[in-house]
Amino acid sequence: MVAKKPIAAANGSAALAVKQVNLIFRAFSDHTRLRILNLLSGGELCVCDIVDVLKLSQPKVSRHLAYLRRAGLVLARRDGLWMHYRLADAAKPVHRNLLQCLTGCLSDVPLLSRDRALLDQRTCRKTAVTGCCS
Amino acid sequence: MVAKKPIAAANGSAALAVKQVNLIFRAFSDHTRLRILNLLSGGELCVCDIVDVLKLSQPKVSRHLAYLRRAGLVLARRDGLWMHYRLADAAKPVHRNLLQCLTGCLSDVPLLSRDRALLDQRTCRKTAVTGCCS
DNA sequence: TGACTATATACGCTCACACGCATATAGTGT
DNA sequence: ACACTATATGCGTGTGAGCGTATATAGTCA
Repeated sequence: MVAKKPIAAANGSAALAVKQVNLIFRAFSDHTRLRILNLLSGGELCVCDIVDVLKLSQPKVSRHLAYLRRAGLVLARRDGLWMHYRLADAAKPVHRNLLQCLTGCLSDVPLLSRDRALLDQRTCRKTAVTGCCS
Repeated sequence: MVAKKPIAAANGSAALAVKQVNLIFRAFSDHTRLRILNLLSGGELCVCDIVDVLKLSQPKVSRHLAYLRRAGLVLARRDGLWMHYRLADAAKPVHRNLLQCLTGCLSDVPLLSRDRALLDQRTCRKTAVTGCCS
């Protein structure tokens, strides 16, 4: 894995380095990460939700979430046993623009639409006070 | 290199596959390709222009242009010895959105601004009828 | 304490890709 | 034909990413 190597910490303001821009684009250029970001665009989710909806292995999802976190695109919050992830606020125009893609531009990607539909159908989401997954 | 492997031909309409979306993002997630796309956002250029402005080796530029061409992001036109490249029209919202990034979102990336300034300073561009580079 | 659940990470593998260098291809002009 | 220029590509190499599997970590509950 990419372990502790910083990836490039999304430092708030300051001039945007090309490397950081590349990093954001790379985050969007992976099949799995795009699906995860797409789900998170609907709001905060815990890891098990994502695993369930996308039907992917837990380590795989967890690793991609770690990637996104280190890239500064998502934020994590612990709640007992569960880790909740949500999209980070867009600090830079590029970032903001790409987040718009998630809700707008990518609506014509069948797989992503299906993922979101599956998520909406789930009964055991954050509405259940006790936890996330069944 | 990636040789003749199709990369995924940007087929005009039809539903957008995640792979194609990834492909577009990948094109934007490389240092060199981002700089090339940035230059091309100002209009058609020949390879030697790009090599000159970016101070990169000709094979390197050529290979990245081939990548972009096979990804459907740029179009090539031969003119005698010179090959002119230009941005392809955006067929899909995602594509259109990313092209907007080139002209808008990325204006605060110093390296890219500098590249464009260097390009504008060049005397021997398409204004010279005979060719491109000195 | 120990069993259990949710999540994160280490290991080993494979593969894509970016690179430098050299060379091939295509077109021009003599 | 030849030399010359502009561009494309083949080859070998190093690096980094994504994967499955196994295991470690963190928190809960009895």
